[in-house]
Amino acid sequence: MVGIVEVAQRAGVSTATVSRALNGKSHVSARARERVLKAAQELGYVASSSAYTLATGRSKNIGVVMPFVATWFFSTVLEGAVNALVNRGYDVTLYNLSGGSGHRKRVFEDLVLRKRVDGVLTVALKVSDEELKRLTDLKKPIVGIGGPIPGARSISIDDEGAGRLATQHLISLGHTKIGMISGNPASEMDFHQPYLRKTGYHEALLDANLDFVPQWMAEADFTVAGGYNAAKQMLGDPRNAPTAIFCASDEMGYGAIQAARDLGLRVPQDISVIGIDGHPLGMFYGLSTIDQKTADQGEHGANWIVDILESGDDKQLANIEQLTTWPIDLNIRSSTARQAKD
Amino acid sequence: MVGIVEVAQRAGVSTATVSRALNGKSHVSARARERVLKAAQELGYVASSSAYTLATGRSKNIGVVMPFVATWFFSTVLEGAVNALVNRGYDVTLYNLSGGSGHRKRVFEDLVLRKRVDGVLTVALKVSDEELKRLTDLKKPIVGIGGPIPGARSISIDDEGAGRLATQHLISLGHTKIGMISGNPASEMDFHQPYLRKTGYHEALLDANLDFVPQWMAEADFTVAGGYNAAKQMLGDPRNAPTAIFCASDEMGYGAIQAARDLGLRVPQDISVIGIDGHPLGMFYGLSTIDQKTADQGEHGANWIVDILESGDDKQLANIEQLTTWPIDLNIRSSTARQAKD
DNA sequence: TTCCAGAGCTGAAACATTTCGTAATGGTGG
DNA sequence: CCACCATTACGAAATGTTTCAGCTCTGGAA
Repeated sequence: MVGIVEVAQRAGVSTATVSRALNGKSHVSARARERVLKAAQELGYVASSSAYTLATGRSKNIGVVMPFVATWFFSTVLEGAVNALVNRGYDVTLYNLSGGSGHRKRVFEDLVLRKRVDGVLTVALKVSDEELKRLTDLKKPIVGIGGPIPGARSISIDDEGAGRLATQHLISLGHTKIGMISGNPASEMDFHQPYLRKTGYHEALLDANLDFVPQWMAEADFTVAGGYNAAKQMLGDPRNAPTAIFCASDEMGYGAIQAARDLGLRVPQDISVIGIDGHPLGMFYGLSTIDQKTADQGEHGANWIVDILESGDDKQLANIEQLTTWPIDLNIRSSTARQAKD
Repeated sequence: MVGIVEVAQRAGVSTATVSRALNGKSHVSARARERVLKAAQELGYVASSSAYTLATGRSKNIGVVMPFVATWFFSTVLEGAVNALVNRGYDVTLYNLSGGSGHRKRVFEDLVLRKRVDGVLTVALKVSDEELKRLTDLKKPIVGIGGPIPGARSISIDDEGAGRLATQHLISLGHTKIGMISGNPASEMDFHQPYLRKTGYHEALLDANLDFVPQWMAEADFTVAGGYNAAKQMLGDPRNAPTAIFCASDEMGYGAIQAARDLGLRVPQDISVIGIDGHPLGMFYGLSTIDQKTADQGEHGANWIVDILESGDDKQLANIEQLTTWPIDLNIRSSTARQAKD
């Protein structure tokens, strides 16, 4: 196995010089650097990451912790984060919490702590007090996406504002009978989104002097099927159906559109539907939505961590509570329109 | 920072004994073990993974390389693999290739090689000769899922058999005019699936003495929208439309169902649709499918690697070409039925 | 000419573990 | 009671880097 000493021998310098030359530090003559580079190239030398980590205390590795992986929101955030981190020379170690009970404890107690990561990115994670303590004890930068980590940096959209905006869009089209299919707090992916988006909906109704009708508020589990069932229930009663529905996720929006069609209602002539997410199928269904650009959030969170690590400013390393509100786009497609008649 | 020496001091033994006690090796008395465990517990000691790796040459870390992350197939395989690996005490480092051109080279040249991983799991990855050489040069176990890696172990469904089975299912229902929406080799996720599934379709037609009609064969990019467009084209001509369509992915199947509905055709009375995948929305759409249980494949591949690593048998470590054919389930739902009339 | 600053380079320490060779211990059979 | 063996424990080497402290050398200022 070819190590730094072989390179040093071949280049005729010491290992210290090899190290400095390869890491681009100064105090190396151009001639020596060139010979080192050549020798390393010829031998196919790549530094051992474990030795590097042991010597420097830095691993060039970021841990990403998320409750699920195989879901649109999580996989897109992950992809954004991974791409950003690779571009900056960092690896990603993925910790998924969906694999049973012991799993979660294991991740927090063993894995994250093994001095394996330089920083931690959490995604839509609600941490217990003990877990939070373990995380902050690491004394490493933490960034939470899609939900705040107490005492750490976070990135999140303004869920309340998003709920208000979606509802206002429907109001601006002349709708007065507006229902909502909210996220279900029981579905583990929650944070405060279900609550906050609902609050925004309420506020918008209030501002427009519209009454809140309990039958027009349903909860579902963020899935297409959940949205379908809730919408069918809500739209099924011909005497008392809303003319527009705001869904707290795009997938529930697809379900709602399908339910409307199955009930013989035309979208958007008879019923308007708007979602939140920016899911790629939205274009296919023509679903109006509030795009929260998840991949960008992942990318930004990842870059944020690396910026902190490479700032050279030790004060930066301390975790401070700081929330970045991620901008959202109102993306209007064909599922929302002025009412044909009322 | 608390290291092994602090634990040794507190327990009144040497670091060597601490190491053996904590790693469950023998040659430690019950009394000493107990004291070590207690001391480690009290100090909150967790071994440094980099020092462990440096000393042993093992990293307890598996690299997972995939061309995409934010796609159903990949994210489910990943989730299965990650869960299995955590259960066996392994970390997962994720290498995603979707982030631009330099990216891919970087991953193969730098990251995978840094002695950072004990094994590599590739998912639906077509590797160039040079990349293959880099991988095999690692002398570490490699398992490929969803497409064979030459000279290594692989897990894959029998794509040809799956294509045949899906088509035979339609034939058995009495259909004689059967179209196919095949995967598009240009979409990067390909392996030989597009080709193989198509071959199975041809074979089944041949066996049943049915003619192959070129207009009933379309290619799309595995997405819902792609399936929609292809199906609309295929079903749109009333003089010459098939009564059943086999789609090479469930998502294209959803598109096909939607296209049929938009054309005023009833599923399954007028048109039957079957897919391949086992996508969770299938239940919602009532899509008959061939379930390839992706999470199980990921789990199996992950366990396979760990089995090899922990077999203690050095011969096992050598990569050998070996293909495991993953079983598939024919999952019949409401989108396929005997034709109402012909 | 002398002195000094700084560049270039080196040897060795430090990082935190595992494991090898060896020593001590304790029990058992002759 | 001794020799012997198995078990237990220890000291030290080994793993492959980075980096600190220190050395030499060069060029320019005094």
